[in-house]
Formats: sequence, C-alpha cells, structure tokens
Amino acid sequence: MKTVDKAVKLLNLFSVSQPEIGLSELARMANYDKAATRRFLVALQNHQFIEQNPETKAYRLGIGFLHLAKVREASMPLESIIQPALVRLMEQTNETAHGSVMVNGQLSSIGVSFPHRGNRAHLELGEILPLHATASGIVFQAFSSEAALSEIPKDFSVYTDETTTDPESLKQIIADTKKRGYAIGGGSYCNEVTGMATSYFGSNGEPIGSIAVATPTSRLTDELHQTICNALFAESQHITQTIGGQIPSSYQPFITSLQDYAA
Amino acid sequence: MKTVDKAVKLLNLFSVSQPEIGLSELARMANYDKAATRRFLVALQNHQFIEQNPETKAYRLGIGFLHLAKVREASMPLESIIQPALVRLMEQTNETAHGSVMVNGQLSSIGVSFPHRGNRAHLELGEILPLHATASGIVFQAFSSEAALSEIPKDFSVYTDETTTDPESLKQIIADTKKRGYAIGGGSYCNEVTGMATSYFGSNGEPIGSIAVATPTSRLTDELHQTICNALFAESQHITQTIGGQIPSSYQPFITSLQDYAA
DNA sequence: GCCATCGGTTCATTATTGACACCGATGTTG
DNA sequence: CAACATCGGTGTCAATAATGAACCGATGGC
Repeated sequence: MKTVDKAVKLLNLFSVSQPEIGLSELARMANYDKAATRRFLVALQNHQFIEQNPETKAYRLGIGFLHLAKVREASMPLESIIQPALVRLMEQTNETAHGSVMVNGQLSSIGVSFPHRGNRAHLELGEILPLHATASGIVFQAFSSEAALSEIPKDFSVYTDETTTDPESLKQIIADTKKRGYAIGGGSYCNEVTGMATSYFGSNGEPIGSIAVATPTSRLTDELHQTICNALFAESQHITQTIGGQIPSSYQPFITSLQDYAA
Repeated sequence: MKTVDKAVKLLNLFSVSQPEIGLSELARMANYDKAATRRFLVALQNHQFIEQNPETKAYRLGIGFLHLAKVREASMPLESIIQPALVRLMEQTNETAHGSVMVNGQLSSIGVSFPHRGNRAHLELGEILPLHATASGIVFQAFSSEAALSEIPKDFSVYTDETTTDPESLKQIIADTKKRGYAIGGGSYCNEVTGMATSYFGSNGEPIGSIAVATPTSRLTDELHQTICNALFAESQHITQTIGGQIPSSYQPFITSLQDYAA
C-alpha cells in the first residue's frame, strides 16, 4: 500500500513549527513530483484531512483529525486520563507538567498543565520531544525493548550546547535511567530547564509515552526533586493502571538524591 | 486518488457506537474485497492510524490521530476555544452544553460540559449529531449556503417518535430557525430532551459547527429559555470572532417566547 | 464430524500513479 | 523594464501498484 504510505508521509510533514506549507515546498520536502503531491493534497482535502489557506494557497492539516481523535478517545481514552494527572502533577510541584505519547517513532506532546507563576518551563501541544535530548525521551528509551527501539530512526540534533549526541554517553544515561526508574536531565533541550520524567505502559509492558515535570534549573532543590519524583511515580503508575497497562518487572524505581545524580 | 479515498472510507466506518470492527465485517461494510481491506488496514496500522486488538483481532482507530489533531490545534485552535465557551454556557444555564463541528458532511461532537446535577442531558464526544433531528443540525443547515448543503447526503433516520422526517416539514423548521437565529427542538433525537443551538462561522461566512444547550424538556421554563438564548448568542458570536470568522448579514437573531415557538 | 466463518495469503489481471513538459500568474533582480 | 525564477496548477502516457477470486489453517456452533 505504497499510496497510503505516501499520503501519510505528506501529512507528517506538517508540524507545530511549520503548520502551513506551499505545494512546491511540500513536494520538495517529500521528494515527490509536484503533480503527484497535488493529487494527494486534493484527495486528502476532499476528506477534510487537509485544508488550503485561501489567501496564501498554502496547505495545512484539516479538521478531520479532530473527529477521528475523539472517536478513538471515546473507546480508548488516553488524553482524558492523562490531563487530570498532569493537573495534579502541576499542583503538587507548582511546575509545568506535560505528557507525551509515542507516535510513528516520535514522542508527541499531548497534554500540558502550567503553574500560575511568571517563570515556568514552556512547550507546545503537538510538539515533538527529541528522544535523546529530553527526560521524557530518555526514560521512554530506557524501558523500551530493543525490538521496539530498533524501529525508531536515530536522531541526534543539537538543541543547546548541553545536548548529548555521543551514542556511548547516551547509552550510559539510558542505563542509569533504567536503574533509577526515572529520567532527569538539564538544559539538553532548553537552556536553564531541567526535566524529570517517568513512562506509562501498555498491556504488553512496553512504554506508550511519558509524563514529565519541567522546572527552571535554578529552582530545582533537593526537596523539589523528591516531591517531583514521588508525584511522577504515583501518576505514571496510576495512568498505566487506568489504561489497563502492565508495569514491567524491570521497573524498580528509587529516588536518588540530587547530589548522586550530579556525581 | 481512489486509493486514498478508499483508505479514508475505512477509517470513517469506525464510530463511537462501533469502535472495533473485525476484518470480514469491515470489508462487508465498505464493500471491499477482504484482501484489499486487509492491505489497507496493515498500511494504516504501520502509521498508527489503525490498531488491532491483540485478543479479538478486531481493528480500531489508532493513536496517530491524536498527534495530528494536536498539531492542527496548535495553529488553528478550535477545541481549545470552544471548550471554555461550553463551560461558561453550562455555568450560566446549569444544563449540558456541547459543541460540534461539520466534518465530511456530519456534525461531530467535539466538546461537552455537564452540570453537576443528577438529571441532565448526555452525549458522547465524537458522536454524530443527525442534521435533521438535533437543534445543532437544524441551525447549521439554516445558515449554510445551498451549495454547501447540496454536498451533504440526506439522512432521515428515525430516533424517537417525534423525529421529523418529512422534507417539507423540515424545510419549514429550517426556515423558521433562520428567521429566529437559533434552533430549538424537543424529543426528536432523545426523548424528553430539548436542544437549543446556534452556529459559529468561518471566514467565508459559512457555518463551521454549532454549540448547543440540552435540557430535560420538563425543566425548560420561559425564563431558562431566555437565559439559554442569550448565552448561546453571546458564545457563538465570541467563538466566531476568536477563530477569525465572519457573521453573515442574514444573521439577525431575536428571542421568541417559548409560547411563540410552540405555536 | 460437519459446515460456516473467521483472519490472513497468493498471484495473474488491470487500473492507478509518477515523471515531465507546460501553463499563466506573481514576484525579483540587474 | 525586461529577463528570469518560482509559484500553484494541469494533461499525457509508460511504468508501477492495486485488485480480487481462490485458497489456507484455525475456530466455533450444531
């Protein structure tokens, strides 16, 4: 079904940072012929998966996904389970909490809860969280099977001067994370922001996504670190249970002190 | 692009009331060959638009739509604009408020807010609201252009013994609704439930969807009727403005008394 | 122990798609 | 202002991809 694959590839070119794309650029990005690209776009447009900006003629994702997302959510709720958990996380820690889910080899942010304070970590819904540069991504990898990980293309984009790109160092970080049960990492995606994350699991014991708390690095005291850990453990376990997931036996979390982590 | 059309047709067979469908039944419903159906399902599964229940082998919509819905929402917010409006509607009326959007010729419910009381109208997110049997559908038709309506296949399913199916009667109801600016109708979709609805509009002046308040019919006093009207007018106007829409000049709402409507 | 139906597979036939050249319109640039 | 580049969009036809009847083995009802 190459035709379906190609249509989907077009859809996946749209992102939070590039929500509207012109015909020629879309064809270039996908490496398709312009005529073929347009045939796909028109077909998708007929089903409201694609819309065209009437002024700029650029294309964007359509409203059709909203309906299908709701239909799925009605029988397999995820967003509506995660969102309250994020609100609790935010309230308990007074920091930004967010949740993500693995889709097509990418961790997609699907829920956020912001604290009411001026200085807080920020991210967009629908944003892709790089697996190698965010706590959410690291902990997801730590509890994924080799088989599942091998499907995912490696990406080592650099976001800050603290982004780890060396595969060996990453392996070590992931191994440490697996022992610890949660990931913690500072400044590797956004400067001055430290993320802490745990994963939630599906019925096969594989992680489905992650939840995380992101704080301005300077605010992360040992006490806050412990509060966040406990809240993350509780909420990820709760999500796993609510969606009928299975926590893998290898998951034996314990809280290190902030000093141990630094060492 | 028949291949894309066929794949999409498969996706649209899933609904809130039928979230999981087996291979043979899916092929029957779509009128496809079983082999072809399976090829589509596998292709869609590879992109997480379809999942298979590992126990029953039945197929269901995948998680992929959640990501794309969020990406769209990030640049063209609709759900996040409607939801707070629904909460306000619910608070002002103390009745169930819901919002819908027209997708592929069907009004899909995309937001609900329930009051905290025992007896209240209910509906599911993702549920399809029949155009001929709900206030949301009637008001949507009332302000749609002939051209837009002609694209939508007629459906006159019977839901209760009050459902109007006679095209002439419906035309009259729609005409009255257009004069009034809002739709009101009781028991035509759910017994003992009266719905009142207004539409919100896109930049071309065509309605995009509707918002509605649904009440147990016995509770709808003249006073509540006025409260709901005012709230609906305000919120639909607010939504239209926020999404950059254009209220058509033909839209001149006024509140009739409940008696006038009955007459 | 039979029959119907399930999910899933195979392969020759047939319809769809990809690539290219081309259109008019809209900037851009020396 | 003229030459050029690029935009969105279209028509054509060889090359490629989808189709569907027949066929598995497994399961379940009778």
